[in-house]
Amino acid sequence: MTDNTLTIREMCDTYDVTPRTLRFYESKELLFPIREGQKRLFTKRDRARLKLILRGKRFGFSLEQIRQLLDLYDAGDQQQVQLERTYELARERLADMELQRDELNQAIDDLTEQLKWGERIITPSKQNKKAAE
Amino acid sequence: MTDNTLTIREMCDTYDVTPRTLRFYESKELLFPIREGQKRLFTKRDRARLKLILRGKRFGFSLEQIRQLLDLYDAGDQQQVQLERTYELARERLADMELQRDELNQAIDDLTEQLKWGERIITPSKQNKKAAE
DNA sequence: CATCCGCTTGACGTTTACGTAAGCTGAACG
DNA sequence: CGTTCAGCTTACGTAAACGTCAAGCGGATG
Repeated sequence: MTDNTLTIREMCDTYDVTPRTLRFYESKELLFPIREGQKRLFTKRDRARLKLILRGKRFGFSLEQIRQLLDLYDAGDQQQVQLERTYELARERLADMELQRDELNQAIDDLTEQLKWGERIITPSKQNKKAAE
Repeated sequence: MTDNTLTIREMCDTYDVTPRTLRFYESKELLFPIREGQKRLFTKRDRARLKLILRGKRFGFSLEQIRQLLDLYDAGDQQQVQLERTYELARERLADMELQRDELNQAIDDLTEQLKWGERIITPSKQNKKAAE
């Protein structure tokens, strides 16, 4: 029981995912729970990987990209070249995200302006402004 | 011919989208090209809307969300009630966007940290860090 | 023993945003 | 006139990331 592995349900509760999701990730070779008979037991490694998966998703990586990153990460003592490649990818992604954030801020400002504009139309009781075009 | 409308192909070339995409957007009521016989003619309004659509997509909005925003942008001579409803939607969208921006910022910070971390592993020429755990 | 519980493996369903192919039409070209 | 070209409609296909059954299994419980 205290052997440091978690059942699928415990995983779900801990990380707020569904069983289906965990099985799906296993089928995609993102996780490798061991089997005790039929049942899956998720090790510490699986938990670490799941955390990375979930974070990766927040970053906007696809599961396939995440798998590749995990593989590289896993091969910790591999070629520097590959590691560098990994960080290169990550930096590209980061640049993307920053760009996206800036555009998003712009859009937020735009929309905020629109809303101010709209309130001037709405609040005066029943003013019609048909002549617009 | 210089009547200020574009054919579907001209639209595609100008905005780098496929005909399928434009027809799709029309079917989703994002664009309203006029018909000359069978053919679609895209007006200035359609072009403005398309620009907004493409921008919205870069922000990560769904087409449905974009449609709602577009409705807001040109809700001209509508009823107050509907207008208020529209602005309500817009404010919800805005809240969504701000949330999204915050999450994005969080992710950016996280990833930035990760990258710092990674550089310490990469840059020292061939240092193995197997003893980490 | 019957039943329930948690878990398992298929396998089909869902959504979004189009791609792609089939078959038709009207205008234009040689 | 035949063909090409651009465009049209209809409709099935696709990828990602799971959701949602259906059916079955081993263990615990009353």
